[in-house]
Amino acid sequence: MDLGLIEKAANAIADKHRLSILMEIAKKGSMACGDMCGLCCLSQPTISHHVKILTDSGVLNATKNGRVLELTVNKEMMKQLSMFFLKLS
Amino acid sequence: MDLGLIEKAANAIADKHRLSILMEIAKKGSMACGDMCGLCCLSQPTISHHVKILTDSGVLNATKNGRVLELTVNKEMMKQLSMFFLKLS
DNA sequence: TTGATTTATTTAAAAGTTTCGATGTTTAAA
DNA sequence: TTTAAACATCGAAACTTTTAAATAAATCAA
Repeated sequence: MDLGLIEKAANAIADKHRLSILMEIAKKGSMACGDMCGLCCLSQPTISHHVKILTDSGVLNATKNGRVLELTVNKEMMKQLSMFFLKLS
Repeated sequence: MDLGLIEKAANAIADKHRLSILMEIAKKGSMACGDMCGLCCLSQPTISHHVKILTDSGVLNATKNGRVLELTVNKEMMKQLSMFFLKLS
């Protein structure tokens, strides 16, 4: 178990805006970056910054379709996190 | 599921010193605050500060025996975190 | 009671994060 | 080939976190 991975993922989730981005994408299955402006009341550069933290940490997967960045939950990472906390419980 | 709880717990874990405090307590079962000075290369006030974040967030349980603060992992919280990520996976 | 031990608090500096406006880049559409 | 749309980057301000020295508070032991 790589603790650096856990630390980075925890950091990505440890922010109310990023956590609500994650939850919204989990609910919808997938989401474009641009669809989040309404969600958070944050500017486009700020959302871009938060999305980068979420993708860099491995919490979200991103694929670019033309101009649009499509985001999904990285379920493999969610499994790893679930396992990590299960072992501590 | 209370997202505020998840956010605070994630924040507590999103620091390498606090994460290694958590792991050490998980390994040993329980630990006094003072036994961590060797672990982290941090000063006593800094450790006290980190331990407070871990206990306030519900990640660790604390009980005071005389002068000594005994710390254990809050397994109920670990279960909740595990469940949270399981649902996202 | 005095002295030592353990943890908490205060204060302040340094480092890091969040935010947005302005601007850049890439891609698609007209 | 312009124009528009989607996202990224830069730069700077505001805010938060991390850290340790100094000090306080509480408890134990002699």
